[in-house]
Amino acid sequence: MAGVLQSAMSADELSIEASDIPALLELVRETADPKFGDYTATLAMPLAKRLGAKPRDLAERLIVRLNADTCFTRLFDHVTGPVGPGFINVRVRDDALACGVAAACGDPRLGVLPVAQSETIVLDYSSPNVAKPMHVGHIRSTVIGDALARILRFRGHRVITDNHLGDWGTQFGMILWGWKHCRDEAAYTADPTAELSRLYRLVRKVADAKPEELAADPEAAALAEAHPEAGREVLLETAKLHEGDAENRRLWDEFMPACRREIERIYGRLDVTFDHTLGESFFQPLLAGVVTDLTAAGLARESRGAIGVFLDGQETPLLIRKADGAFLYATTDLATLAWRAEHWQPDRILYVVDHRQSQHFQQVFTTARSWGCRAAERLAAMQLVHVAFGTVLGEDGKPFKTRAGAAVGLEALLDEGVERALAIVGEGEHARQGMDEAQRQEVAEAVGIGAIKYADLSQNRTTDYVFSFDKMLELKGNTAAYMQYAVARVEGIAGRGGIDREALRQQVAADPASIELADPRERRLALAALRLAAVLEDVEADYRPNLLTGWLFELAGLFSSFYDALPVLKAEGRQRTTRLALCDLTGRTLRQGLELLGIRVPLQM
RNA sequence: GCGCCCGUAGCUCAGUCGGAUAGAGCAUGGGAUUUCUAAUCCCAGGGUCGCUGGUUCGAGUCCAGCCGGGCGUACCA
Repeated sequence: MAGVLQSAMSADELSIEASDIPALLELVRETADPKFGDYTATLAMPLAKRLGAKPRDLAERLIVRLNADTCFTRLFDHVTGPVGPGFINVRVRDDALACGVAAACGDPRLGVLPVAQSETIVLDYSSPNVAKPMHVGHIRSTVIGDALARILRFRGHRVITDNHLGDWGTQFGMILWGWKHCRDEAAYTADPTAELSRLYRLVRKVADAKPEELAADPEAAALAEAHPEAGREVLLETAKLHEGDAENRRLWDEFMPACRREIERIYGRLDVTFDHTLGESFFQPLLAGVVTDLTAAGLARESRGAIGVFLDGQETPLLIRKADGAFLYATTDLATLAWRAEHWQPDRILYVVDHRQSQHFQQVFTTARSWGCRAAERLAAMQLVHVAFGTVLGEDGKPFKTRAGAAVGLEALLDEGVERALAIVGEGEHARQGMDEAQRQEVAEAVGIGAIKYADLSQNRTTDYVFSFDKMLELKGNTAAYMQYAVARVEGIAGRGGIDREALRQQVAADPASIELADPRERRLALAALRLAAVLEDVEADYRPNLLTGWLFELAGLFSSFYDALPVLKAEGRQRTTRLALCDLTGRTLRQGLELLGIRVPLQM
């Protein structure tokens, strides 16, 4: 709808200004206050300045043209005149809005057209370290990345998701060292990943040898005393693995399946899937070639025993080989980048990674672009984006830890969320819904895990935020539960009224005149429901899912007010049809929006 | 030192490219259920947008300086 307004404006604009119409059209937006109409254009002011005219006069001239344009008048009410310094406020015609509602009702995609230019987009997110249990720090990348993948796909792009597992780094050296020095066979047999993560946590302390940590952990302290060279030995184990040492390789082969089953289990609960899980180990055979290539190209050179890429304007080099011969994650990232360019030929690669790595990616991207590898041409044309997000902080403003100092396990968080939801599902009002145990459990999973995801997605991804268990598991206010509840109410109406929703959609789509938006609450709801396409476009432009959550919350809020004030099933004639259509459209739209965020939507709550 | 990011209500945060009276949620106080799910709705209080200056019809938003905080900064990822 906004799009049509824009084309109307642009047709007019052409006679006044030539080239920079797109920028001017950006100055059309929704109004801040409904009393100013539905949309407002602020382009008269800057344009007038450039032309040396009075803003209000220019706005007046534009308005005359708009009112004379049939394309415009078919969709918008007659514009009376400029407001204030030169605002042009327009209001969508009620019959045009009704047509929009009817069209969306009859469309499985809710009126969202696929993008004109579909692109191949590789999305790199989650990427946990298999040696460590997943914790709250992994939520953001996983949840944001998954939501972006779903949204870009829905928009019509070819999306390839790849979970770049950390399965080849120093952490594995720690596990190997721990396995050889202090393993608990029985514990390993009973629960392999639990034992491996115990070893990881223990050996990390031993290797780091920080006095305050050792003081708090007698076992680690004893080991550190017995093995003063532990730190060096861990690196040696890592190096041996990389060099193809038979025993370390055998252990790695043995540990990996269990590690991967463990993370798959968590992804299962989160409804997160990947097209590929090519971990760091997959690219390991290519690493030596990266170093040779970059050195031969003159980009990388030896320095202090290591090999690094020295870039203009960068204080420090991007190291791609350590003095001891081992490769670093920059090496893997470069190899991965080139491999993806060659095999998937993407138009874009998005990395959903903590903002603390922005410098790293900047260096990797710059290096990749000037690298004359086989995929050089592709690489040069590719858009490489670090979709950075803020750190999750504790109340002390430092990266989040529990009181005991350990990272909060992801699974424990999920369990807690489901438990809290379960307590509410069982309360008063809901008993009458007659849900059985299995249904209650299902609703609790959707609500509890939805709350956790939503807490992350609704936050502007670029800023750090203070982790609050209570806030994240909140089930009222601006949370997933609020939207889920609104959908459940729609389902309730449809069920209680015995509504054939498919028939309703067809009827409305075939006869838009059956929609009459008489009440302002109906009108506002309709206007909001039709914004899905525009919102998704904005989400893609800046990779910001919080724009979607913000709009969903607004839509659900408008629906709740509508629901509270206006009876649906008891209405009659066109009024009933209109309200039923609005319920159906809102319910479907909210459901679609939540699903694009990876949040489940139960039929009842 | 250098680079990047942040500072908005008691708390947690939105605020698009500079637009009209700076918004939500939580918390606090008041009200609403013979009527489709009260996980709801309606109303109220609450602000030096870190500070100072600049740009202009208009600045939370852009520019400069300052104060405060975070992160990164050579062989972890």
